[in-house]
Amino acid sequence: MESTDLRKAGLKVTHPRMRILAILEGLDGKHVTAEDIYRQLLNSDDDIGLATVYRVLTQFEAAGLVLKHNFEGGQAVYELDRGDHHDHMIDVESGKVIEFTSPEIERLQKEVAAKHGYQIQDHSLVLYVRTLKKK
Amino acid sequence: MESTDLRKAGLKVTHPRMRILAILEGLDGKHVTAEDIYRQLLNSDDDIGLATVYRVLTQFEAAGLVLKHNFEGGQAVYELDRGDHHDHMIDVESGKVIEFTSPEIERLQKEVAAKHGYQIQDHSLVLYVRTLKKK
DNA sequence: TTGCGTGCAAACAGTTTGCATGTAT
DNA sequence: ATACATGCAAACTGTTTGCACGCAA
Repeated sequence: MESTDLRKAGLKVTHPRMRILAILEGLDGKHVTAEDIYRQLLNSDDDIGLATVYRVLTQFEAAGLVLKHNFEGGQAVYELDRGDHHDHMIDVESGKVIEFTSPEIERLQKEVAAKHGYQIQDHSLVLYVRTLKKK
Repeated sequence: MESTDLRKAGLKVTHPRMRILAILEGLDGKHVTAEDIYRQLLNSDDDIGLATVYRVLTQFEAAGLVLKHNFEGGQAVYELDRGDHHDHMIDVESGKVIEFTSPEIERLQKEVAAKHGYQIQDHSLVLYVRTLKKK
């Protein structure tokens, strides 16, 4: 049950937080902006302010419930953190976001960092792609 | 000579553009924000507006003279494009930016994209790292 | 001389914050 | 009862734009 997730995160179980969490769970894998969520809430007649959406998303991120990405272009996007790490590929023509994983790339990243005397704390890999056509 | 680069880019050779290009060339590899450049100009008594700095950087980017990166946190950073492609590692403790290249990672990226029916147009790889300490 | 470039201030977008009120525990 | 949450509007940050003037070609 969702309210458990909230309590575990040390957050009071409030209407806005439940609704926002529900919306995030209903996305299965898609990414949304704060405003996307805000609009969805308006549509379902929930009277929740945009500021609250931002505050809740920030708390969820801090609690490890959601991931925030800063792809190109102003708006940040959010997705539920299902624990399965993945990177992103963005179709520059359609804006579609494809998730992928590559253990080999991960391994090489660690290797490169180590070569410079560092350990990786986090990383961001985004491929901007277009559909493959032979000319 | 720098004015040649500007002309080649189809840009009139003006004082602001020359000064900004000179500053970028003087960085050797460091990254700067628009405001960094603006402040440097003020220090050298150049009366160039921040808006102009942004406009010039945008033009330089379009002309392929500079690269713009959106690392975490509001500000975009710029660097001269020396043609040598590289990725970035950011020391989260010091803020230091380290450049690196990994042909293997590049190859794997292409491979992953192809597997999904795409070709890469651009990509962004940033490792957020901390210095390696055994505990 | 003429069209591109510039400075300035105002506009803008996304996000954050202060404050008075509301509510989960 | 009390500390934490919320809605609203105002503030803020980084960046862009409109406009009258200025300058490279």
